[in-house]
Amino acid sequence: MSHFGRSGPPDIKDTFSLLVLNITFRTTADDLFPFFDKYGKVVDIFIPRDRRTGESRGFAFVRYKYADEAQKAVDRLDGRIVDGREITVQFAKYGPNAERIHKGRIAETFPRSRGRSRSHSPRRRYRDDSRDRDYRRRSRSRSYDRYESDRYRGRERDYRRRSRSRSASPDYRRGRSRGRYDDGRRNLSRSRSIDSASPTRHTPSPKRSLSPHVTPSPPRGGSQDRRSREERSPSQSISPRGRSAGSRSPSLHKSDADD
DNA sequence: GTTGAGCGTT
Repeated sequence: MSHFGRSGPPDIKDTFSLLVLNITFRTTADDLFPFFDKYGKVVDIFIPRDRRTGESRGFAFVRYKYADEAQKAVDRLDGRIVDGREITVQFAKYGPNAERIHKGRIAETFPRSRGRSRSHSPRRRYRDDSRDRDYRRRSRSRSYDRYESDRYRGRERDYRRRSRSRSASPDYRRGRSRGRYDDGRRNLSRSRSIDSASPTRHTPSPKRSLSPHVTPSPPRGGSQDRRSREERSPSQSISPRGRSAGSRSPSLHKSDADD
């Protein structure tokens, strides 16, 4: 998959995972490798991808062999511009080897004293609901069932946080953060919006009254019946086509145009 | 061709 060069978890015996956030959607593990490899021995790099589309989710996991190197990478790569985007590097909290890190000395010996205090308010996830529903519908594979139940516990935790995130809206931060850019872009957008904001052009056609095919005629209609038959039975389309012999609709168009 | 808070695979 999107691994560094292996299938599945390589060796989680003495590795420390780092969570890299804010990376571009096109950034791959190979792109992050040189950045992290420069500060230590990178064991593996994993980038979670979407199950449906298969695209990057915007974050990656970098596994280091030693904690000091990992910390160094966090301190050096956190906030760096990668692929035109400022990435956020921090120690992975939740994960298969989170226990090791938690009971280890990483969390205590290497506190995130970066002072960055980035987005510390988790709002919500984008998957779960849609994916969960998708899997529920096709719950014919028991293999996936096991997978689902595995992360079900994780979902419970998120569900609680989501409830209290009701007060805050993700739009608030975005609007303030992109104040400058939003201003310029919004102006442009609005200009075009106003330009094309003329849905009042209904152009009422008086011909509607004399339109024969618009009037609710009974199922025994003449022209309507013919057209319907044409679409219903393409095999018989040879009939009207032969009569047409030209290229456009004969009687119908003529009657309307001639008036 | 799109999006932008967050936590992971065989």
